[in-house]
Amino acid sequence: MPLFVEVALPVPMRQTFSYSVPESVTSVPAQGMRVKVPFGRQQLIGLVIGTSDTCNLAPNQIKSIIELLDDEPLLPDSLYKLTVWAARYYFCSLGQMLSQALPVALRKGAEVTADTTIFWSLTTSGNAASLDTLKRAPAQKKVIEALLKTEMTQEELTSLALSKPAMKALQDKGWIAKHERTNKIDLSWRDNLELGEEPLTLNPEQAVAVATLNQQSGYHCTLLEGITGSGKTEVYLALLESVLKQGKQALILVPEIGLTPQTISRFKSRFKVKVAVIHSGLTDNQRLTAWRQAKTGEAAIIIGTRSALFTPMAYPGTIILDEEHDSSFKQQEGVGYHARDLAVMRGHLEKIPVLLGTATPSLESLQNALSGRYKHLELGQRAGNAEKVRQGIIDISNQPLKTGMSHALLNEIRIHLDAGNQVLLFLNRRGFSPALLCHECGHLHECDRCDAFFTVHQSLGEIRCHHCGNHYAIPRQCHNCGSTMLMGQGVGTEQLAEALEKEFPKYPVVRIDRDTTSRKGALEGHLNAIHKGEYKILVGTQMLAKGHHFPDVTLVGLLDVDGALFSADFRAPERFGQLYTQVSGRAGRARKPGTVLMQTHQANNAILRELMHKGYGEFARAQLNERKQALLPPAWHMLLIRAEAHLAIDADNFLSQVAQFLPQNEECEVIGPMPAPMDKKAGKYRRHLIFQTKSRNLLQQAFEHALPQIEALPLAKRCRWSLDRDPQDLL
DNA sequence: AGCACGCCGACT
DNA sequence: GTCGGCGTGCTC
Repeated sequence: MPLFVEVALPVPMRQTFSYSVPESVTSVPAQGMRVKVPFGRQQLIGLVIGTSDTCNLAPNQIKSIIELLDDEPLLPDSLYKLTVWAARYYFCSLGQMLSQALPVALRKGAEVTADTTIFWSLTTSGNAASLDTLKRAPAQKKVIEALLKTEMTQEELTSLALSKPAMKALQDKGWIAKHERTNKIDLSWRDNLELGEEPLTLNPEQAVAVATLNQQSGYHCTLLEGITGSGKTEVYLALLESVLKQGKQALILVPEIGLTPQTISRFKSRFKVKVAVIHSGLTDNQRLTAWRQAKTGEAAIIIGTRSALFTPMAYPGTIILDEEHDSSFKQQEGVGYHARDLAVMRGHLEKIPVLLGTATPSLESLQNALSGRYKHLELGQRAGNAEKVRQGIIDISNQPLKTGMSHALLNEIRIHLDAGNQVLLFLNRRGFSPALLCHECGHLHECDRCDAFFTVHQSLGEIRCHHCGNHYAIPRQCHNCGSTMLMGQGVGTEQLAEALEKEFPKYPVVRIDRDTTSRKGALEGHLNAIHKGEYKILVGTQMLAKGHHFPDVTLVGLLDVDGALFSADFRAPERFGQLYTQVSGRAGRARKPGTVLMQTHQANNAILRELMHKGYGEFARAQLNERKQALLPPAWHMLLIRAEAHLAIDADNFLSQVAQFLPQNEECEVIGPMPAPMDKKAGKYRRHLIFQTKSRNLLQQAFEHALPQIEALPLAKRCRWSLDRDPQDLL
């Protein structure tokens, strides 16, 4: 028995803690097991990362572990290694990363019990009892009669609609009893895979892709670039079939918004295997069950969002990441890991192939595909014969606009509506107006805690800051001059929807944005109504573009292209290109020709022209070149150091000191400190420092060297700071 | 990250 | 007079 254990705890400190092993602990602690330990005035659950017989700490500084929670490591070796690697890569605490990798129930200390089912049966006295005594208790009689033939599971009893109080009464009498039984782990799918439906016939392109994928063994990463409607899912299914036939499991990662019942049912109906779906609606215990089924190999297919990446597999076969360009794969809060990058690393460690699929590859993946690090497969044909979309730019310079819409757009909307089709309009500003303007003095009402204007929400009767949530009733007088002539400046989704209702009273309008979908299930409800044709005009923000198919939409209008194009964020053009391509692919799929129109003041903008005429592929390659010129990711590697303080000078000084620990030469660049694009947020001042290097390794080495010195800075305690490796946006 | 200790403003 | 605001310090 080791005398001491080294424990990683879910705290942001980048260190581990030593504890002694008391005699009360009888099983041997080992790497990867959970322990409950005292920590300050609280108790925490951590993971053992090592054991030893010595410890350099003074005996009075050491506490004992309270409890050893597992008798075997929770994570398979490869996943443990992945987590350790990720903690190092993202410069975060090992304990935080490890706790991210576990389902919440296990973080809280739940037991990893085997899958059990509860059975009810008659006891001896229940068997002996006469049914006649239950004449006045028909509900109880029913229960007894049901159980006379055979014991039953809880579910079976519930489905017979038997009364719960009756069962309780019988249990109290000692006539019936419940007992738990461990379920046998059913691995029959590994030897005998049954299909639920016949695969579709693959077109030549799909067949080539599938054949190429099936040739691979061991680690490989493939980028599957298939335009919308080219049948990527069918390729996934064909790959799955061969993986499952080998008795191996598949992990499928999808974007947050993409985990719809339709997606899941495609996988479920093709194969007669257990599919573990890990979505946000599950309780902690349901997630644990899914996790366990994956770990034992019972679930052949595991589908989930970002965090499902850490699901263990007994028989790992492949990882498929759909819509790999989607930004929801990067975690924004806390440890900012990227599930796509970690999936590739996991493939390495598990020695299994990784497939990244998308119609619009991220520049990161495109670079890897072009350089030969990834295999590049392309699907360019649309399955079926959907016609190509009509694309157009509406130049709105010097044009009169009606609630943000030009005459040309309004006419086009009318034509499509009168033809009985649906129209989809994008505007990336929710609310009624993005600012409240005083007509007399020109004062714009600004959030007192942020560097941003208040958005007017007419229906709520309030002004609201979209950056910190701060809100007030709409003021009646200007805060600057007292005038009552206040008006909304600019157009948001709320106002747009209202204007469209007035303009086209015959056609019902629906608005889809964070305000109208915050209630659980609200988005689903709206989407169903759209599919039924209850709405003709669809108004929404970006969230309406992702992964939804609207077969009757024949016109898509993008109202604020300029805003999307000219952002402080270096990824804005890439994101716009992806959005544009996704919506273009979505217009007019049901044999109806689709039209996509963009309103802009920059009708001759090179980026827009390139996208329209050459398509995403060329556009993305040109963007990649620009990033190379500008030494931006993915050509160079980026670490963003954020600092936040009540006094701007504290954050500035701290980052200046950080900068001094970082090398600066032709392969390492330090930019800043500079104000964050949103300088003041929630009452604090925010500053950025960017560290960029030519190679990944250089960044790792240099920052690992600097980090202990940074942590030792006195100012490091006076301001809140965080690290974001491979940042997704600079806001 | 939590949690407690500690020192200054508006309330019964 | 106290309740409670969050600044600061500590956690094997």
